[in-house]
Amino acid sequence: MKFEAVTIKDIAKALSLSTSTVSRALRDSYEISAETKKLVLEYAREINYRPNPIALSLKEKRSRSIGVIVCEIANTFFSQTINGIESVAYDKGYNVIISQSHESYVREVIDLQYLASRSIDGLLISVTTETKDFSHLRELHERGFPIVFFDRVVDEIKTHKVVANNHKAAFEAASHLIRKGYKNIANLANAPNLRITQERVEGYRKALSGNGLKVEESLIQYCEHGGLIYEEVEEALDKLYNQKPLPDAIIATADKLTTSCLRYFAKKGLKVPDDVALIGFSNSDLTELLNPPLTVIRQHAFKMGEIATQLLLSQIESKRPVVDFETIVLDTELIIRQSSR
Amino acid sequence: MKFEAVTIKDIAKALSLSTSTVSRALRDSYEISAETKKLVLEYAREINYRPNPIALSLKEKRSRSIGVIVCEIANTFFSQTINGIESVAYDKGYNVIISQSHESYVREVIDLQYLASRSIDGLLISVTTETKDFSHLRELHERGFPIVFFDRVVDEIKTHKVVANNHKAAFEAASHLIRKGYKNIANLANAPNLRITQERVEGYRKALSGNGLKVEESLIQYCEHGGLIYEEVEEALDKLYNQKPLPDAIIATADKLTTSCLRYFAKKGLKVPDDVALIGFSNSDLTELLNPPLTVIRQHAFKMGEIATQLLLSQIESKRPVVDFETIVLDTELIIRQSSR
DNA sequence: GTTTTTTACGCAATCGTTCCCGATTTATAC
DNA sequence: GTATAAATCGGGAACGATTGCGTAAAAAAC
Repeated sequence: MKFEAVTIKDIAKALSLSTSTVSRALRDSYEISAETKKLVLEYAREINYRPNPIALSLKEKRSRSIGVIVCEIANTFFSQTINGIESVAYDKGYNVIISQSHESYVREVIDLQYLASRSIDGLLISVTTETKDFSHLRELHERGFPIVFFDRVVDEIKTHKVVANNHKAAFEAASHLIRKGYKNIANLANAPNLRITQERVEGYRKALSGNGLKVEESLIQYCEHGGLIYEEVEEALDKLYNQKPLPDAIIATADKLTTSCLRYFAKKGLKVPDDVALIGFSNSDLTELLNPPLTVIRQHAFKMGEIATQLLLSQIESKRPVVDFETIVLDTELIIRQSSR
Repeated sequence: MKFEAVTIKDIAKALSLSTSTVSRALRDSYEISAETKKLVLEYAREINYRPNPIALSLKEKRSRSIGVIVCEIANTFFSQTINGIESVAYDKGYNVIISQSHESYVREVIDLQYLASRSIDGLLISVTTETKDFSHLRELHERGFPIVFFDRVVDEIKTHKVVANNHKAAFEAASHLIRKGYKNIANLANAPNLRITQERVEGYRKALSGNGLKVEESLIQYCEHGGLIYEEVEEALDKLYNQKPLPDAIIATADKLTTSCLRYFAKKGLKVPDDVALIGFSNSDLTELLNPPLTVIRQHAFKMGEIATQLLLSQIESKRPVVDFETIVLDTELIIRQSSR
């Protein structure tokens, strides 16, 4: 069932004018007389005329829409980021097309092809944990296609990037635990290939060694799939509990890892913070209602989305090719609650 | 900065063929010789040709994209629904454009205009709590534009709808509380104008009266904004606690209301389930980690999204106008945990 | 009264693709 | 050998909107 829209031709025919005259009248051109304008405008409103954006896109070679690829919109961090993206895009008259990669490299590539073929004007992306080959992105980027990375960025592609100050975030979290007297602080980390993981682990290391604590490598456990599969987290935590020294505190460096940790503790009957303290990266507003209320590292996700979108749109609308790329670093927030006392 | 794509003309010029021949070769037409086809196909792959979907849309008068309007994608129920929508749309080669109304009627109307002007082929929508005037939707619908409602449906517009069995869900939740011995079961309800609210309240009423309990009207409190504003929920709960009989159990009939309830209890020092039992509609997977683990009514959100999208796409792709509309009702799931014992 | 300028509009090309007609060549039929 | 039928390709209109250019009529200038 087709939905027939009103076109400029219908107006032209009805008013016995040419399409060019109607077009110019609608755009308030100086070459059209006041009365003709009035006539056209009134009739256009009457029959509820809307310009066909597809025809415009074809002519202008731009669709006024941008693509976003994230792992999961159900992840609060990403849904907040998307809110930020949307708010800026909306203001500037851009459309946002969201795709989920579900932490799958294959899906990311397909999504990208799909979005590119839908003629988006630019792309915002946070890559998957599986993404180690960046040729799909590099190829587009080299052809001059505007891409802005946020959160999980790709080092080797030179373009705008927006990231959290992951090093500082992990450093502060670990320092906080150290001040509270914890000695054997474990790190439940995301996929090791991710830049954000490396930074977070580095910040953790710095805090420990800076406070005279030895960094036990066995206290750092990575999760290749970023906690998307619970079994993976369980395995990592099992390893932590099958080595010495046993952890008296854990820093979980991703949303999913944090909640999976709690699930594991519940299953094993471990009490937080008595048996083990917990600090997690999380943007969920339910963390304060958890048992116990969770100490979290909260990212300014909305702002990250806003800034990334501003950078992307400025690049899209730039007359000359952009060569001067920025990397914006946003501070995080450590919210101290019961789980780390 | 523009991104120049390869067109069919480039191929035609390079191979000294006409655009029509290239077009036909690419579409594997029988009137093109095998060798020409091979030539074109190989060259097209070589220069990485992708058909311009905008040009196609213009010709075919369809964009192969559908619009979705929900209140908040950060709401787990909606993000799960969107996952379902996406999976079906993706399979059929459709694009999904998501807009958030943020529970604002004005925003909903703007979103709708925006989406319609972006020439989407159809719309999936769950209306806001503020939406009492449906003319923006009715107008489109009457012009033959395919719309499918899900979750928060509009009665007076005859089209496909997908809803939860709200009556049964609330009935089961209330019955469960009654079996557990609770006598003064309150209902913290969503906006009273919503159909889903009415059904949920009705199910609650039926369970009470069916079990010989009197329905106290003061034990039913509505939240006009669906819990988006915490203060509103606080006010409603204050009212519940400033009347007699005091509630010994509460049924919260929306995701946001459920969590706001817990926040209120924490603030007031009320213990669940000792001071008051709680059952809430919620699709968050964090509810079992809450303090205490929450008894919830879980909707099959993913499935709801899938079905709604199937209905929409079947209508879009139907040759004749669809007149026979379906309303699909999905059962919910009562997951019993500590908060209601 | 003639020339120039201004006003107000139409024609046609353009964006990338499809598809209806022709047109030309080659193969088959008689 | 001629007529007919395939086979293979090109020309050009169309989708909806914009825009440079051309032009008629009216107004202004001389």
